[in-house]
Amino acid sequence: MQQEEPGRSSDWDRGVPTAVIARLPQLLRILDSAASRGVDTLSSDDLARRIDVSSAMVRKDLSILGFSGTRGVGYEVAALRLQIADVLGLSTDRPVAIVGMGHLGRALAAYPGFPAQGFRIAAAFDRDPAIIGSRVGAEGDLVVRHESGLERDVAAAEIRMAILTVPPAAAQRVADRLVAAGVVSLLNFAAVALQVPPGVQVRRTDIAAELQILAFHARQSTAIGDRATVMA
Amino acid sequence: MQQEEPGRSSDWDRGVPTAVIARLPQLLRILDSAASRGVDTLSSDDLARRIDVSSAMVRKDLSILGFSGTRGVGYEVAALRLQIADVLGLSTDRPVAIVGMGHLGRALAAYPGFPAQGFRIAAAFDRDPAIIGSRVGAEGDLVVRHESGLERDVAAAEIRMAILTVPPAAAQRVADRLVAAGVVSLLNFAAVALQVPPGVQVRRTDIAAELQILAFHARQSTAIGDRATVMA
DNA sequence: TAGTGTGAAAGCGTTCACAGCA
DNA sequence: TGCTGTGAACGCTTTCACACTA
Repeated sequence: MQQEEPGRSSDWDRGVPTAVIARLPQLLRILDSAASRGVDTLSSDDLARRIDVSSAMVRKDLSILGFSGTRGVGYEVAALRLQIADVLGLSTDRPVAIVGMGHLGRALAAYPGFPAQGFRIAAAFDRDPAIIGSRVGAEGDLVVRHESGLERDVAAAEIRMAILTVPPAAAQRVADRLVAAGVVSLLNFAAVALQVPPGVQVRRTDIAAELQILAFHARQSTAIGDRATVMA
Repeated sequence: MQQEEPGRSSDWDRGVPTAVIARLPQLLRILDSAASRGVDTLSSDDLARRIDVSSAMVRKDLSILGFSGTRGVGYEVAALRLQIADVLGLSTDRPVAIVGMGHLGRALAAYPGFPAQGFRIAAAFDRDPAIIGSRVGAEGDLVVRHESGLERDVAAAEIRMAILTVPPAAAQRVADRLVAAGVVSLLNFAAVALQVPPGVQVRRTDIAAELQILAFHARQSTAIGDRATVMA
């Protein structure tokens, strides 16, 4: 399965390990910060220390993507930044829909960092008549629309990414409709595993689950009685 | 490294792989839902289908924890539910602090699902005088306190878990203070890697990074032109 | 000299496949 | 018969170690 597409010029298509992709946003952030401080080269070790991985891994990641540094010096901040942004598809403005304008949905709509990262909240939906028409977003310039027009609005704006902040019971139904409307990437905050057709990617962020995982650890720590666990 | 503690009666101490722990909250949720529907046994396959993993993995996870089912039948919902809740330390009420009462912090404070899962938002902090004293939380019964009293309040309430929803620049400083006050588990929403002493666990939820990872995929999909990628 | 680039080795987590039991 | 429990195989990720070079 998963044959290499042979004719793709300088392209990493789908052959890039997910683990590598998942580290790129962090590298990008460090490069942004370095660039704004006027730093123009960083070694793999500099990068590694700040995202808490090994320097070998940073070098391997970058080499997998075909990005190379200078021996004895490091990587060029400006060049690398553009290359990574390009891999992540952040060069163009990406319209994103948010469905479910509860507390969390409104908080995300108001997140001021999205525009700088190439994302634009292009549509916000809910099913509660009391909310429809209200203004949300960092600038208050986004009007909540009724869910019934979801397909039309999403397709019209050519939206391919969506954030789901609806109750768990509604999540699958909404996901189906978003996919039908052309969405291929879903960020799901509802605590259910979504079924989607091949070619559609879902990432879940389950805040309650994260707390529970941490609770396991907190339980261990207190059981042992706070003695510092010696581990690298 | 990491020697087995021999004398611990029926105890899984720290020998449980993180990956296993991370799946338990999902299993727990399914068991809760099954229990409320009156279902009293579920097979590993039933469980697996709903959290989108293989049945072998479910069986292995449960067997690692020492939980066993009945051959030919499955697992007892009620018993398994209690066992998992116990492993995760959800039997007792866990006080949690939230630092940073911006949009996201307030949204989390208002999340109504926490009490049912054994978590209680016991304190909310911010540094902005305009917010101090305002009421937040699902019931509006939580008063935002000034960050300056963080150490005292956290220690007094014996809080060991905290949620960080502060700006990235403030995250490390706040984390240091929380740890000093006795917090051992941190859920970090700021887009920086925190440095913490051994014995303290951090889990990061980086919403912008998730979107960027999805953007990579959206970029691939559109580049290929929406033809359904045939993959299992 | 300082730091990249990369095979080879190690480590984990997941899946396979099937023996064993209600 | 149906489903659990689990060693063995597999594949992905990470680390090690070192040749190489600006």
